[in-house]
Amino acid sequence: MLVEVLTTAGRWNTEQPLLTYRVPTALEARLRRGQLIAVPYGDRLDEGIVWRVLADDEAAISLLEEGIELRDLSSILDETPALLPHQLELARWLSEYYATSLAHTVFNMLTPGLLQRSRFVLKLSQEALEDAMRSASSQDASLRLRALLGLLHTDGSLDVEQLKKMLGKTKAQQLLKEIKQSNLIVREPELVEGRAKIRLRRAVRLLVKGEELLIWREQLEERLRHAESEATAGSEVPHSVSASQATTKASANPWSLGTTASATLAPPVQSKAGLIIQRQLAALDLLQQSLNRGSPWTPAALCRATDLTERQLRQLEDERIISIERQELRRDPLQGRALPASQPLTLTQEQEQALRAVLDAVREGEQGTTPKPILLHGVTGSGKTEIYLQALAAIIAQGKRGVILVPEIALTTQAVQRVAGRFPDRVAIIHSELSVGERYDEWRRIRAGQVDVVIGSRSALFAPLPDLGLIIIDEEHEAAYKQSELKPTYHAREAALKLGEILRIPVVLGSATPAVESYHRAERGRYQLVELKGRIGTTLPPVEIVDLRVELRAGHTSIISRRLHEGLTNVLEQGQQAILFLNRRGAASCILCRDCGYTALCEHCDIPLTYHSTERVLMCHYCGAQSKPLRYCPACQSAEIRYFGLGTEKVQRTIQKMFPEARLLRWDRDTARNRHAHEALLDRFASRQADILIGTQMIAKGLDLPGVTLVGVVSADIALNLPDYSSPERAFTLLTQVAGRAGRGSEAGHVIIQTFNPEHFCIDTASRHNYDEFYRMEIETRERYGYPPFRQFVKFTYSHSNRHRCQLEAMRFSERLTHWINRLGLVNTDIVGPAPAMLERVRNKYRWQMIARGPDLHRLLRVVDAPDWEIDIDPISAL
DNA sequence: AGCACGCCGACT
DNA sequence: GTCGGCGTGCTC
Repeated sequence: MLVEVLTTAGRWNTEQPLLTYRVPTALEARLRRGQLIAVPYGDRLDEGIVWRVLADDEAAISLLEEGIELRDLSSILDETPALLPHQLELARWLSEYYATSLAHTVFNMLTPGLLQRSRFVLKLSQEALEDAMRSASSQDASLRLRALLGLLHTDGSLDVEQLKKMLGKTKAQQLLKEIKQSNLIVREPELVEGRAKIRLRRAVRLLVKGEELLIWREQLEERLRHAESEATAGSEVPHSVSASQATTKASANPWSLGTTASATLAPPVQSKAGLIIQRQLAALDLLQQSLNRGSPWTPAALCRATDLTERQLRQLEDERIISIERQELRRDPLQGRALPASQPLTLTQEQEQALRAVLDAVREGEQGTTPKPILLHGVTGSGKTEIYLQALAAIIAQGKRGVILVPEIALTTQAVQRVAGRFPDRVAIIHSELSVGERYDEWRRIRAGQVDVVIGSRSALFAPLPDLGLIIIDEEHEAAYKQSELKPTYHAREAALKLGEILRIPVVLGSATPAVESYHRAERGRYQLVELKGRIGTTLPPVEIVDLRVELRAGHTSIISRRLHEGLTNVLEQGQQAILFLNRRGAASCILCRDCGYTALCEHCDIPLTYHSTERVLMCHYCGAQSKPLRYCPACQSAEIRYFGLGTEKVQRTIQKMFPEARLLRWDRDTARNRHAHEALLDRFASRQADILIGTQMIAKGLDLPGVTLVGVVSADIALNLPDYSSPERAFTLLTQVAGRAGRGSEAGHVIIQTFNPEHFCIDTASRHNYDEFYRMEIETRERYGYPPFRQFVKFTYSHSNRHRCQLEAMRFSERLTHWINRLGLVNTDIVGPAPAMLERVRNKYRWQMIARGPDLHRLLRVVDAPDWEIDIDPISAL
């Protein structure tokens, strides 16, 4: 039997991704696809994943003809596959679509820290051992001693890294060369465990239960009485101090002796032996109670709680009533979190219909047809989550399991708690802010089938959940679903759709503001469109637009307009809450006329120009075209044209000055660095310890804060004027989502948007909560300019420490691309750029990029040979 | 990636 | 002369 393997070292070898090994007969029966195995690779041991098991030896023959002799795989590292068959199939697609090697793709689908590290150790050779054995029986005392020393060291092995550290690189290398020639020491390859480890701790376990335990108790109580009578008979005077200590300890303990009648009714103990027995009985009580209360007792904690010494506790172990053993400790990301049980709510008619559509699709899949993905377009607050939960409950009842993907930020909030509360103990959470250990424990629970629902960020899609029956992507328009830093640069939505196709299960895409691309697909019939038009319990808040040009003309230069000031005053007077939102994404500052709202756009791309203060030029970060900075507004000749940038700190200072008594909370990347900080901020605001929350787009997503009656958008202009084709979509989404935060409670809410561009169609449509109209206008622009979804984009980025070499390579590469495009005869396909990247210098490296655009670029990608270039397929931004 | 091998500059 | 830099090639 043969096996095709992807190896970690072979990750970089794109030409020969799969290596073939022979399977030793002893392992044949145990071998499965997706298992992690150890294989010999060159002179070392490497980790691999089983891609395919080949029954016939035809492949072996053809490899032999090429002069390649097959080697045996070394061992199976983990019996349970790390990836399920459908995930391997997904990996194949990901690798092809996102132009990433198969091995790279597969290994990046595994939970972090799982992979083992390959290294070398030095050990005594077999020859040296045999020699030592011979000498051990020698007459010569010193020889025997040497033999003994040698044997003592057989277990200890020295790893080569350590040797290098101890001796320095060159000395070590020299020594290793000598070792190679010596026949006493051998250099052996081995694998060491990755960072993801099972956490063990000592735990006390009750070995007897029920009846048997009662019998033991009686025996101990009998012994206690016996000890007491002995003590009285011998007139032993007990240490009164220790006796009283025991009683205080026992009564201070929440699960004190009081639970069993015998202990409560027992008279104060007189003898020392009796005292110990009484404490042992208390220990048994605590252990029994912990049986139904989750976390087990460690010996140390139990001793502390009962005043026993470990020696005295071990007496119970000797009697085989308890055992002290190393137990697996689960690291639970939700530990200590209040998870209020959430009951299914009664659905509205709209919700009922949506749920039915999902379940019909499930049934369709069961009958062998691939169900259409469902685009669930529901306004903010229309109850999408409840539909997800009930759909999940329905498939769980059929013995299946489901995944809900949420954008990164939502993981710190209420959504997770709601899901976890609905399916207690049957939910796993996966996202990047968990520790490697927490993630590993969740991953293993998932793999073992201990959960029904996985909720997490995009990578949760790769959790090996058996019997997957439904995939839900909440807020499907979110950019967080696109991976761009690491290969493969996949979009979780696309990956989920593929998985749905492979497994014939429905994929539900939910959003109040679907991605333009998604809505387009729904229109063309690729998705089934399901709409929820009504909010539950409340209505959508009215949106008021404040024209900042008018404010300026009236002499009000503050960043807080009179209307917003008025609104905030009201909120504070009424003891309600407000959110002030400011978009500050990127360092980009756009050029804006403060009189007429004119923004400078690139004449080739219709994308806002960015001002570069160092070179004093306006530049298009899309095509690279440069122009002179403007001194007067081309539209109204005003000199009030300047670049525009604004921060949350500035807003905070201004508001504090306006309302000295108001309690402010700032929420952005500077004040909330990790998930605990996020939660703490949210808790503070939700519990009304602050009146006004000031933040960036982080606060726009999915928060359900009933106390908020006013949402102010300090400036919509930065969002509108990001120099990217997708900025209208992002602006619309953002404004709609932010507005959706208002008026979710009993008080009516309203929204104030400040802008220099009140006529902009994004602001206009968002203020009327009119997705449809926004979509019509945006899709037309996309079509006119050939932006996605009408053409595919691929971004190529090159980085180099030398700016000129970087630019030069970019130019040369763009010529090569153009050449390939022509040779392949690709129609309607071209290259935009090269241009410096949005952040031209990152970690002392210059970055240049270009965009290839065309109806389908995969033919191009197949011929592109650019190992030094980052290739991002369907980039989330053209910047 | 890791680790060989291999071919040129700055020091004991 | 040796030490040590990192360019190139290989791994079923």
